[in-house]
Amino acid sequence: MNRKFFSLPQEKQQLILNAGFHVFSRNSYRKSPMSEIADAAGISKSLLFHYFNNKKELYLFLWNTCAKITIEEMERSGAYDETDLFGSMESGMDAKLRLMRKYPDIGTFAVRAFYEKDPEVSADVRESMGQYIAVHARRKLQKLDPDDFIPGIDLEMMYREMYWASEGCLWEYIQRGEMNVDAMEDDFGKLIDFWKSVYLRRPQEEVKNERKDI
Amino acid sequence: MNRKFFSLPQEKQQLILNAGFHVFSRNSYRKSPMSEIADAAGISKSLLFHYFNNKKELYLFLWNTCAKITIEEMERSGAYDETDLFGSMESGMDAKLRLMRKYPDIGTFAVRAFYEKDPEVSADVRESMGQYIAVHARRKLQKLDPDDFIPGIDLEMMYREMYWASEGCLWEYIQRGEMNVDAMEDDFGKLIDFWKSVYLRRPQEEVKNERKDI
DNA sequence: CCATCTATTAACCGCTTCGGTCAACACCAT
DNA sequence: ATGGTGTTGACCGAAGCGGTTAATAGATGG
Repeated sequence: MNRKFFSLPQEKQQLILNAGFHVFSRNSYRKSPMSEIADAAGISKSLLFHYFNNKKELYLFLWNTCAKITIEEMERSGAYDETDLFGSMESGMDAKLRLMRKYPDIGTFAVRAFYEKDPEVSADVRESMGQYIAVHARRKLQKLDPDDFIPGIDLEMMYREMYWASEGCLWEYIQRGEMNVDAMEDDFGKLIDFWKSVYLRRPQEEVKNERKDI
Repeated sequence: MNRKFFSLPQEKQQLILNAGFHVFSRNSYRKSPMSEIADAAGISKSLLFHYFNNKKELYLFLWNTCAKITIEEMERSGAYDETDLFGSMESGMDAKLRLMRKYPDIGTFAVRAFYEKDPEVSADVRESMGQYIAVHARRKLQKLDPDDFIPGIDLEMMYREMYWASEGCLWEYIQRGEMNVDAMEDDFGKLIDFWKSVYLRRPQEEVKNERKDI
């Protein structure tokens, strides 16, 4: 298997992981050549096959590693512990950005692997996805207190809207190719501030508008 | 060149265009085989080469067609003529969705072609992009009247936020693979309604909160 | 200085796939 | 029959694929 891979210095491991994430995130499984991954990692194809017996093994290893470190990072950030919506959103973003700084293509890779249809790997991906989903699902829709927000707002729609906007912002960076995490962090920060300024009930309204709109 | 292609019945032309958009939107130029496109169009590879002399010619033809029909549709929808923000947004969406119903993968194709790096085509893409951009740039940031919106809102941020959210919503559909335009239309409609309900100044505030927050 | 071990690679293998060609077939109107 | 038109399967040389292997270079240790 890949015992030899683990005895590599951490930095070299990360280089290979990122090369894999990069290539597999831009092409389908079948159209992601091992040679291209080796090149991206700056090693020979033979050496890559020395670490991983075959393409499938590398792919599934990347998938499991992706799940593992994402979960770790998420839990470490305490994104699930926060009680306030924007607070948990901020620490969630923080975790995602920290992850992305280390593994720039991990997000795109995860999405692509999720939807991969090639029968050589899709079954295994689907199977080992169980736990990954299980943890992510803990991002339960938070119990939101309607009184915190401007009166009459559709909270579920607000939630979807915010999700889509961050996804769209991310997507823009991905398409551009250059993964400038600092600029992303700045944009996300502005987004959250904007949401706060718009969706949160403004103080002077607290008493005035009470119940008037229901 | 492709004189024979144009004498095809419209419906058959569209089938081939969509096959091209589909394959080229999911793989890079080099990794999009002509055979796959022919299969997707339900014709033989030989026939595809009968219509287009080579792969590059087909690709650039798709790119130019994509630009042409997008511009046409946008102008026909009158998205640029509207004066009201949400109105122009709605008709713009309408055009986009109408286009997407006819050519489901045209949007993804356009983005991918825009960022394509293969030297065999990138130069030509970049070159013929001039006019495409020129027209799209006419989507000038509309003169918005701050009095129409809730007081104190950051209008530019609002605009970016809305753009990202629609992009993110679209992205979700794309990733899922099935391009359900009806469901998309429904989602976009809800989004716009939500924005109206949240960003537009609410009637009872018009007098009450005047200038209090600046 | 030699023997041994480990990390690393170039060269190679058999097979598939690629872009593109070509000769032939089917169909239709002369 | 004749000739034009639309369409295809079979084919070509070249390139790319996943994977193997034999050999190289360098560190270690006696």
